[in-house]
Amino acid sequence: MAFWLFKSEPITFSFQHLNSCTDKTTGWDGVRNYQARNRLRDDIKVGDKVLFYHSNTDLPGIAGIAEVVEDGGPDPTAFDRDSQYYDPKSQIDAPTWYQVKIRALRAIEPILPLSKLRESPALRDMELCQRGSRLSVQTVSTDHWKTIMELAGIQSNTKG
DNA sequence: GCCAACGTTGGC
DNA sequence: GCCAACGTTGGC
Repeated sequence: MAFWLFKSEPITFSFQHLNSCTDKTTGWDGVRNYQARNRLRDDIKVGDKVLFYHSNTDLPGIAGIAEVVEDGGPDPTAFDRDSQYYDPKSQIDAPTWYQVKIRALRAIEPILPLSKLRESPALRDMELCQRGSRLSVQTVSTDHWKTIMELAGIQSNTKG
């Protein structure tokens, strides 16, 4: 079981959007970066836990916790001519882009802001806290996860 | 709005 | 394969 951090712009898709999906579940589609793609395709597995991060907004930070409910598979939006994520290079029998499916577990309210994460010495080497950290699918160590659960006031085990 | 950091593109 | 130009990300 591993931990991850997924970024999303809340104006596009917030944790509250995820919570209102059927079964609180959605395909994490639209990722168009090869390093992130590799993680979705190869590394992220059912049962892994995800920090849902709001980026490019007034108060960037961690807005909720989700779990992976389906391993990596083809991203259907890449095949959809009407989607903004359509990519004609991606073939059904040789997909370029992948998604996993996640389900919301619980919101973090109020949001745990990036500024608070930066104040924590234990999180200094977290990927999110590095300069120029733009990857939308990031790794989270067990220690960083525990620290974040404490900062969020959540009982620290893996139940969410 | 600014701008640093990073990824992608494309000429050569 | 190099690398300059360009586009995007995303905090501030």
